[in-house]
Amino acid sequence: MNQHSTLKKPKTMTEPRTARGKRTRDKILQAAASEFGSKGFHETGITDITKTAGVALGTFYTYYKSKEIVFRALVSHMGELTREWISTRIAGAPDRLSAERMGIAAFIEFAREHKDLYRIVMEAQFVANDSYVEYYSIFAESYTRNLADAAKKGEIRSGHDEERAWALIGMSVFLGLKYGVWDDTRDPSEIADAVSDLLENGLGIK
Amino acid sequence: MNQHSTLKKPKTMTEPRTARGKRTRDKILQAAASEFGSKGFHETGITDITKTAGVALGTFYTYYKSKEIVFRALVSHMGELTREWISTRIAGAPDRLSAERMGIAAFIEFAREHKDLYRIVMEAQFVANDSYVEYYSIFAESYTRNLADAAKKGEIRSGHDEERAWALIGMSVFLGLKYGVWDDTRDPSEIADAVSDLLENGLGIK
DNA sequence: TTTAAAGTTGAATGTTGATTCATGTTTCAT
DNA sequence: ATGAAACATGAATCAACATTCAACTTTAAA
Repeated sequence: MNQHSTLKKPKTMTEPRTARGKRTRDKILQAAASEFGSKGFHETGITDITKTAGVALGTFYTYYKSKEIVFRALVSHMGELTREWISTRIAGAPDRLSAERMGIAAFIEFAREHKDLYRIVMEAQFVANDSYVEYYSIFAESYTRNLADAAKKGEIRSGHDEERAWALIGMSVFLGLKYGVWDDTRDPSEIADAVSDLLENGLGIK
Repeated sequence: MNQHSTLKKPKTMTEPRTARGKRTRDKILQAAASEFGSKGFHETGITDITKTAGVALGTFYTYYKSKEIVFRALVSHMGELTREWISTRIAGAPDRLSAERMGIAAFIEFAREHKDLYRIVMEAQFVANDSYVEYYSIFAESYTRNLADAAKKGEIRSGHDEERAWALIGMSVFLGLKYGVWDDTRDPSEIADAVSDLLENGLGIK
């Protein structure tokens, strides 16, 4: 049974087919971002989302098969947002070391401006781990490539690109957490300066 | 009402008063660590814990007022474990840079040997954020102090101790996640070597 | 040995919240 | 203008648990 999809089933939950539909789905996604971001996945009820979106409870299920699925949609949506945020902000960097400094500042600013989104990504580790792994793996791959390229250009010493990429990502994530989310009294570029000195010269004397 | 504590109330939930009691509370804590560690906070039921511990459901509440409270107990218990693990492993370091290398390796090994515990700490961010903040803040404080001391001894360039501490912690945490939890095919000391070169000399040429 | 305190038990309670669905409304291609 | 497909609605369903509690057993101090 259900061999061929000529049946009226709930269909494969495709795109909205109407302007109104798109608008509604969007309101729901926005609301979900806001609710998940402020209260977290488990504290957020579907009714919280629909109330914020201004639609009825059942409408949620017209667009998303489950609570977890909106969450996943959000995470990948935010992967794009983050990448865009960072890349536009380091676009003008003259070399890799400047790019690192700008990247760190951008990360902290992102965390600060989007505390909610930042939280969603982190919580993905426990709600949709594969999305989380993907999120950072994509980052790490492109980071690794950038380091390799910079080494080829002679801007940095070469080697250990992947390990360095993960180390640098971890750095940024934690700096974003500490100086973006937990404590936003500091100037992000100050932090970036402090840390980029470490990246340029290491901890060693001279 | 309940002005003075001469009443028989459930008392203030103090220590077990009996050898048997201590044993039981311990079995419960162990079981909780194992269950929370493998399934996470929300997927774990109190019955999972008591089943694993080999006690009746109600017994749980003799020792812990709520699910969240065992979780918190676990997090702070593990703060101690982690600190001990790291500090015994960097104890013999001749200087700060070696200590950093050993610390990174130790962190990765810790993550690998205690994947469960590692997960609990991270999940604390969403279950008991204040415990999480405390966990890393304690780390950061002692790290900051160590860096300052090392600078005083002339082992590293001085300055930006706090920012550096958070950056280094983030590094370790992510390396632990990547090369400890997600991918344990690599040799931790190899990773540590790769990254400690970065710490010693930075990315810069020369 | 006695017995009050400590510990153990698991059925019962009560709430919460995700998901379903039958019915009503709106859209838009014709 | 019209009707079939899309969309919207929210009351009802249903299962999952956290927590409580009254009855029972074990411990250990005197």
